[in-house]
Amino acid sequence: MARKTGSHSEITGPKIKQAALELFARHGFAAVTMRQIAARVGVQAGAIYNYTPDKQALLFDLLHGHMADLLTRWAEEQVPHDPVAALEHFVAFHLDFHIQRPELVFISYMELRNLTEENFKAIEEKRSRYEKIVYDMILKGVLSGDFQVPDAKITSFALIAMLTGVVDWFREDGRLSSDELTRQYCALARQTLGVNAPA
Amino acid sequence: MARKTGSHSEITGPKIKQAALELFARHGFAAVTMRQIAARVGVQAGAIYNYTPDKQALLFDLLHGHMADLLTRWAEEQVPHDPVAALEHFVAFHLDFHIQRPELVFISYMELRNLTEENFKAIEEKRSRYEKIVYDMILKGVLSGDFQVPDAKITSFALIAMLTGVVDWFREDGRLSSDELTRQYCALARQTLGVNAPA
DNA sequence: GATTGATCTGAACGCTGGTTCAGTTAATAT
DNA sequence: ATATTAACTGAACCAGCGTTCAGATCAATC
Repeated sequence: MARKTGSHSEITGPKIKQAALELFARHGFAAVTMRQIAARVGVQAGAIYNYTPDKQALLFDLLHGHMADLLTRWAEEQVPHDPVAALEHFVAFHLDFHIQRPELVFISYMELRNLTEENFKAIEEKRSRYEKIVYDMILKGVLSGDFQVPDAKITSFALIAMLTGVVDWFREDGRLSSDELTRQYCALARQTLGVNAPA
Repeated sequence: MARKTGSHSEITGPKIKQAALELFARHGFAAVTMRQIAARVGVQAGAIYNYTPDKQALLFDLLHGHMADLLTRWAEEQVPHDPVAALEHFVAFHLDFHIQRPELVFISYMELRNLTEENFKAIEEKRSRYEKIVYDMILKGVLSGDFQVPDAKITSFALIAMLTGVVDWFREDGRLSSDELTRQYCALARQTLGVNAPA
């Protein structure tokens, strides 16, 4: 065997993923060509096929990696037992994770329909797992009396939408720091969940 | 002149728009071909060009019509002066309008990047107008002391995201009626806006 | 310095895309 | 009947698509 140290494969592979991510996010999966991705990496289109079986796999790997990452990270978090503290912990985690990867968040919502049915199901399964985490968290707070909401399921959807929507407008160099953002959304989430609401 | 009564143009035109809408929503603008649209209408691809100059215009007309419709409808509403009543009126309006046209809502968010720069700006301008309406409504309630929020701008984004996110899961034939949905979200919105919150 | 094999090029393949247009069809008006 | 013309067909144009592959390249090994 030859070409181990200094091999390009450990460089070109990630570069392809990164280029695909940026282009998919900007123009959409279907509108991006393999030649555009290759050009951004500084390589010919054929070379991409040393790293991925086809264009579909390129998309799936990005989405699947993103969801797997999300679940893994959350599993590593030390979540407080108190429902209100847990909520704030979740808000901080969710915001932090998502604003650090706006492009992945974008295509994870956008490009689901460009996945084959099999690949789609794999992503959906992970997404459901995450939604269930939020639902369970809210339900726990409702049962303990810390939260007052009209409907735990709806509220879980509303909370996720509200938080994830941040990537549409938040910019690291904007008028708001990410710390400030988290503080604001913690307060907003408490209100939405009816913490301290009149019985 | 001939061909006035019984002309197909008044039928084929709308059918093309409808077919394009459904296909764009399902597969994405870039993934849909003019031949697919034509087939759904029962016509050859070339015939579409009697009704639209090109594929881009087909998309723009859908998005622009949607936003124009949204603004026109809201302008026709009789909005109460009381901030809390106005909020509930807005929640009901926004939910009703959006769950009646899930496909348009979907592509209006999704396909913005497939617009030319000029067309994009036209849509963005209308979107900003709508966001300003919400912002002004919240600000008014904050100033009157009816609402308690960490930040009026952020809250306006959060409220819109929370409400619009409904189209991702709401189904007319689901466990929740649209009336019930509105009631739940009115309650949720009141909490989010800090109505009756401790000073 | 010859060998090896991972990495990449460059050209080609078959196919499909948006768009055009000369010609056909058929509903109205005269 | 005939003339008129909106509406549509069907075929073609060519650029560009994803993908393949024989051969070139070259760093690591012996």
